[in-house]
Order: sequence, then structure tokens, then C-alpha cells
Amino acid sequence: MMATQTISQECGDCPIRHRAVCARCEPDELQTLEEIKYYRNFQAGQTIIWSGDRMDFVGSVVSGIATLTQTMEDGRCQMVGLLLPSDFVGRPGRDGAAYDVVATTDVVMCCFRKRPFEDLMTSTPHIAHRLLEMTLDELDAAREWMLVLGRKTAREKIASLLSIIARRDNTLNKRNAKTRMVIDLPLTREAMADYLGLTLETVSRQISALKKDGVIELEGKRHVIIPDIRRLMDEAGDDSDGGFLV
Amino acid sequence: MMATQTISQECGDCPIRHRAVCARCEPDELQTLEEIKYYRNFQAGQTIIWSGDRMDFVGSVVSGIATLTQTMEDGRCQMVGLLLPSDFVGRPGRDGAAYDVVATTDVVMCCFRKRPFEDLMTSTPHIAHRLLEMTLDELDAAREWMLVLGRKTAREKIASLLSIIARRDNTLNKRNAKTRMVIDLPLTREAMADYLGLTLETVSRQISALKKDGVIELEGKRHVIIPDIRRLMDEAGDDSDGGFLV
DNA sequence: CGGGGGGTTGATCTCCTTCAATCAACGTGG
DNA sequence: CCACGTTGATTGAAGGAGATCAACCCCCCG
Repeated sequence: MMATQTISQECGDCPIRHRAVCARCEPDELQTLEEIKYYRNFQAGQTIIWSGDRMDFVGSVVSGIATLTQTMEDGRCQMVGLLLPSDFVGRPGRDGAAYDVVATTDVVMCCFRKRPFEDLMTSTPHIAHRLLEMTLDELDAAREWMLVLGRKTAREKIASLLSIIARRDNTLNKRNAKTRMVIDLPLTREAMADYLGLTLETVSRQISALKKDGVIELEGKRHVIIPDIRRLMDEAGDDSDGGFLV
Repeated sequence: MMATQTISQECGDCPIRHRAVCARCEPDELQTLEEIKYYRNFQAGQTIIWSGDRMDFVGSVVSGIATLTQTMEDGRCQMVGLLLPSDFVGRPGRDGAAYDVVATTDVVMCCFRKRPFEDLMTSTPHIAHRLLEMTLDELDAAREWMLVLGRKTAREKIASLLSIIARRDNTLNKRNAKTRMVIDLPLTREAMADYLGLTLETVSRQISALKKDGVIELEGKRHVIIPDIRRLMDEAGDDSDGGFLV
């Protein structure tokens, strides 16, 4: 049992205020949202939404990490999205969920019942506009992953995953590391494998190999030190900097 | 040399009127679009947009087929989108193109200069709304492909591609085939390989195998007869019907 | 006739999967 | 406090799916 995290009810000082679907809202629009929103807590490992189920709400991840996954009948599983704080869950205009959403860590979500939210979208262009922007970003991310899944080697896949997590860490926490970076892996080896279209054994082997070659250092299983990000991005096979550094 | 296709300038009887980004527009809004739109023709094989280039226009594919591809320095190439009539090209709010856009067949595009179109989006919610809808659909398609790329076998990949093309054909042409279907492959073996994260040799072999096993029949290289779609979708590894049939 | 683009097929190789053993960390109940 | 089970991770050995390299075919077109 864990203590349910207390979250400010004030949108004004919400940690994801300036990045979530509400980012562009004016104070009065925020007021409207504040009236219909509600928070939900999920424990690590808990399934937030089952694929195929009816979805009666949409919302934003406030804290914690969740995954979007697709599973075939025989058990093969592919992650199709990694939801970090400020990411949006659910699809306005559709009733059924297309993917499983699973909490990787404890998760707090800011939810809206679907119907009122849809109404709000038509009356509040700022929300619709921000959602479009976020969806376009997700589409770009998905397409980047298609290259990873389709054409990269196992080693490059691991390097790609690490550098993407590092990049997100960088923008989320407004750090500005030049070369050395430290990241906490939010995923198990198995989850990484599902993300990368590999087996967990291959993930483990390639992480060991990158460590042996000095591309990364490990402290425990989940704590990764990246001595030189350029080196890592080189291993990922991306052209030069990938827009990461100047 | 080919004759440049003549396209009606009237939005009212445009072939993609009810599916493109303009689908939800009222007559007066259509009028505004009509004033700023212009058509461009591209020949098969021609690159419409180079990745990294400045994009000064957005637009819809009116006829023909184009591909979105990402290429690594060493030449490895992954297709990340297949653009059919009514699909939208370009990203409002971004200057540089992220992918190569290449005409697979002769292509006619209905274009708008980016800046005026962006202005229109804020003033015409119908356009923004439709674009959001289309982007969400594309995101779903991209995620479906992530499963194909990450977890399916070569044989399943081919079957998936064929059944997706068949499905699109079905909705586009409002046919309602029960079991037997005929499709024209719009792609070379190499393009299919780039779509599926395979080599063209493997594509060729798996197509031959599906033919040998009676899942498909071939007339020439590009004309595919599908005696039983259920059988094909079975081979694709999708659960039962995938929403295709009733 | 020659050449080139698209396609098929064969032989070989290799990278990743599969199967399996082992380990460390952790919690739990006797 | 220790035996036990569990979960996540590492490592090894063997096998296979798909890549690679290469030859060849078909068809169209100049």
C-alpha cells in the first residue's frame, strides 16, 4: 500500500501547466477546465485502460510513466508509445481504446469525462490547437521509431532508446548538459525489448556490450551514466546531433 | 513525356472533396480555399520534398501515390508513410521538412502556401478540426505499423501490407467485397521492402511463398488476386477480422 | 540488338532468437 | 534469522529467419 500522492487542485501551479493539452489556455479557459477535471491515481503495474474497452475519459499524465502497448494473440507485444508527464491519453471522437495503457511507475492523471471535453474542444480553439500540435509531435516520434524498428541493429536500437530518454530528460528538466549525462531508466529490460522489437536477452547483451566499450557506465541496473552523448548518438546511427546539441 | 493531367478547379466536384483536409468546410469556407489554392504536377519518381528543405507549402494528394521516407547516412531506408489521394502533406507550424516525399506514380497535388494556410487554420475551426482528425488517424496507422515492424515475421509483414492495401482499396472505392478481391500493387518490391523493414529479396520470396500456398494469385508482377481475405488476414497475424468485415 | 530496370531464385553467412542455467535483490512466513 | 519463492537481470550454447552476394530472367524501349 502506498500513500496516494497529493496534487494541487490549482491548475495555475500544476507541474505540467505549460506543456500539457491546456498549455495555451487563458485564465478563464483554465477556470472552465478546473471545474470539470478530476484526478486519478494508479499504482505501478496497474492497467489504466484495456484495449477494446469503452473509454469514457481522456486526460494528461501529471506524474509517473505509462506505456501504450499492442499485443498479438500469441503473446507477442509491441510498445507503441511511452507516456511521460504532460502527455495526453485518449482519443477525442472515438469510443473504444485501441491500445493497452499500463502504468510503469505510480501514475497520477488529470482526467476529463470525454463528452464534456469534446464539447470544450469545439468551443475552445486553444485546446484543439494544442492537441493538434501534440499529436503532430507524437506522429513524428512514431515515425522516428519506425526507422529504429525497421532498419537499425540491436546495438543501434539500444543507443537510440538511451539517447531519446536522455533528450527527454534534458528538455523536461531544462538541463543543458554538454556531454556527460546521467539518466534513470524508467523501464525494465523486458519493457525496453517490447519498445525496440527485441528480446530481453538481446537488450541485456547489448547494454553489456555498450558498457564494455565505454559508451555507457552502469550504477546498479537502472542508473546509466553517459560520459559522452555524442558518442552515444553516433552509436545510434543518427546523423550527427539529431537536433540535440547546438 | 506525359500529358499533365487536367484537374477541375472547382472544389465542389473535386474527387477528394469529402475526405481531404477541406472535408468539413462550408461552401463559403471552400470559396476562401479556392482562392488561395494552386495545383502542382509531379512525375513518377520525382522527389516532391527533400528532407531538411524549407517547406513553403502544404497540400493534399489529389491523385497518384507518394511515399514518406527516412534515409540513414549509409543508405538504409525506411518508409514511414504512404500517401494516397486525400492525404495531407506538410506540417503547419514547422518550417523544415522531416522526411523525403517521393512520387511513386504521377501525382497531382492541391497546394496552399504555408503562411496563408496557417492563418486560415486559426480562423476556420473546420479545417483545424479535420486536420486533427486526420493526424490522429495517421498516428493510429503509424502505431499499427510499429507492431508490424517490431514483431511480425516476414511472411506476416507481406500479408499485412497486402491486406492493408486491400482495405484501403475497399473504402476508397466503396466496394464491399466479401471474400475475393483484386488489388493493384502501387509499389515496387524495393518500396515494399522499405515499407516493411525487409530486403527486396525477402519480399520476393515471401510473395512467392504466399502464392505457392494459395493465399494469393498473381497476374503479372503487380496484379494480385486474393481468393479469401479472411485467409490473408489470418496470415497477417491480426486478430480475426481487424474491423474489416462485419 | 543491346542495355537497363524490375523481379526471381540459389547459396552462404550472420545477427538475433530461443532455450536454459545462474545470480542478485527482495519480501515473506515459519 | 534463515529457507524459500519471486522477479529482474546476466550469460552461455544452439538454431533459425532473414540478410547478403550473386546469377539469371523477363520485358520494354531506344
